[in-house]
Amino acid sequence: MVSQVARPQSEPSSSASDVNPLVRIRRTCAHVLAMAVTTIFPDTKVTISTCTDTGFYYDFDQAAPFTPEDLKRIEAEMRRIIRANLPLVCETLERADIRAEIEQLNEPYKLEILDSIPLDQPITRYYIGCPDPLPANVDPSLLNQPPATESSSTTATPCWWNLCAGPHLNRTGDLNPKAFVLESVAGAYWQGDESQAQLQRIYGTAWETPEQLKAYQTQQEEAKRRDHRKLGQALDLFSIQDAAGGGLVFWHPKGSRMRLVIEDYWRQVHLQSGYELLYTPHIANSDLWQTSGHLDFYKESMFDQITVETQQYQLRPMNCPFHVLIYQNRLHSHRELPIRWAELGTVYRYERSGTLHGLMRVRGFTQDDSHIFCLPEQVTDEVLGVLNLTEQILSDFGFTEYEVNLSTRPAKSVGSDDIWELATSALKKALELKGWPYVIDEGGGAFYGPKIDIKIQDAIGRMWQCSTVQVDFNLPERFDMYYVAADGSRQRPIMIHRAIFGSLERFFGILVENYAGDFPLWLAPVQMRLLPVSDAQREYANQVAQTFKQQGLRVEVDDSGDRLGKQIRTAELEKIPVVAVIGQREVDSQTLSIRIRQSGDLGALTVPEVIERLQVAITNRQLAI
RNA sequence: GCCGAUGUGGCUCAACGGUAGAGCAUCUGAUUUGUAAUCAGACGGUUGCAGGUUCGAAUCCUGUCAUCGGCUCCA
Repeated sequence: MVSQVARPQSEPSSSASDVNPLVRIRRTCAHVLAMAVTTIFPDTKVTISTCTDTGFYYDFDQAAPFTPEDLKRIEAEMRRIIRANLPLVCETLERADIRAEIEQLNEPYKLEILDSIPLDQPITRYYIGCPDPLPANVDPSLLNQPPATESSSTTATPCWWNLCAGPHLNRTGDLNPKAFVLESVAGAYWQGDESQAQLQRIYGTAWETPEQLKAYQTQQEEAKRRDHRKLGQALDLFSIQDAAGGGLVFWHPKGSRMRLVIEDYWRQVHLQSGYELLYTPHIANSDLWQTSGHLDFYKESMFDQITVETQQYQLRPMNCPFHVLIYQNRLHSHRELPIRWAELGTVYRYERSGTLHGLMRVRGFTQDDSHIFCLPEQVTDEVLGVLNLTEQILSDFGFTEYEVNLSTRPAKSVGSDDIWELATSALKKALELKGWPYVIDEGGGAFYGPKIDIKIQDAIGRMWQCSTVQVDFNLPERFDMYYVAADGSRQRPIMIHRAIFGSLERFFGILVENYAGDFPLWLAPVQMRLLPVSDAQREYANQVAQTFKQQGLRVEVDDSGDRLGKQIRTAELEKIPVVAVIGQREVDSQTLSIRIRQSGDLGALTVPEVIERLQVAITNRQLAI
């Protein structure tokens, strides 16, 4: 597709994102939005827009908030602008000229935008509609475009502009008026900085075709259907209670049963993988947090201290110092290293009220935390071991697609150049040995060391940050940790932090959304429910349930007295993977009529046959039975 | 914390200045049932909390707590 719009000569040849027609569509749609807003609300100051994966947003400075009704009006005006089929005209400008023009217009945001454009970049502005007079460097052939439709010819020639690198569509009519929609209004800070003015951000989504828009909306509904907060309520898994406070999670019996399965699995795998398990307190003397540095660099995330007699105590926001204390409790030889200690450690962090979000962002949560103390030459192997364990655990939960980031030394950091180089290259080497592609986040590491972050992809393609491996040069120094080397000297160990689930709460939330509440048999809180057709079969059903329970299976009997149809409906709504109907026929033949939620009727099976099938599905962590 | 929206029985929602209702769930009774809702009755709410305006407040105002959509931050 060749653009007929005048373009600055120095504009870089189209990058991948510019070739994407969706980017042009969204950028143009955002400009049409801004034009519509300034038409309806002339006092509004337009700031800056950004394309997202699904659409765009534009930030406006306006005193009165936009209402949902305003959005409808703005949308209607946008459709009018699209119908008018106005050209998008690009003009290349001299910095001084546009500066003077903006100053005269009293547009402080535009001025800041102008000043933020690097000096070696061209300044371009895009008009919607034809400016009069036409700028000298604009191709006059644009004016030969078909005239605007009659609906727009009644008003004076509409014209709007903003600074923009482009590129755009040629004409507003190239937008499909049925393939975009304004979604919501939200507060956003100018320059993304809390200390700056708060603007109103209008979000929209825009696509090439109405079908694409529909597909996107279907995906949104699917995400809504899977929302762990709704499913957590509907399936009676957990709650967050007003009476207790925000961000504090109550695990109900069914959620607890699942968590127990997850924790048991986690402990077993760790013990098999050369880890020792720890339990440590949830609170400790503030001096410890002074030594660790948390009171200096992490204070804003910590709850206030608690006075205990004459001392100050601190609820823990992290587990690390406790593991260090155990290390410090006696002398360690180089022969003991690596030491791998893991704990399901509950921590408490002060999160601002507006940031809390279901299980994904809470104030009290349990990390599957581990600290590895090792020799410098062991770092690669240890990190590789962590990556292998991470893959094993995540894939057992059904997550096999990852996105890996390696974050390197930030501007402010502790530790020598040598040690940063050693650790960073050890992380790289481990990733290469693992064969995982990764993206380097330059300067994105913690101040105390480089790190690897792993995101997992869920069933509908969303990415979630869970696992992290971090090298730490800070705590060993602060706590003056050492081991006795082969020559009898005292040497500093390397400390590696890692978590695989990240937090049990968040991971559980991700599991709920990934499976949409249809958990694989090994995780399901109730694996099978026995449904007696009438009261006469209840006692038999109880006996059968007992047999299953003795095999460690989570089986229960529906004792509601409801009719079979209702019992099945109830079990389906509770997403119980297997139900077994027990009527007189089954009692007489000593069988169960099995109905699988995912795949339908299985017919009559004997109790040992059912146990066998369930056990196989559980052992293999199969989704289907 | 900031911007906006929202808080009504266990759940999903009605009532929007004039006596707080429905369905589901729960309980009781009848029915003894064969693969997604048997029938009937009953119980259940100082409308998140605290103030205020009004003859009268779920409804209007103020504060507060929480939730939702974002910002910022993050496991």
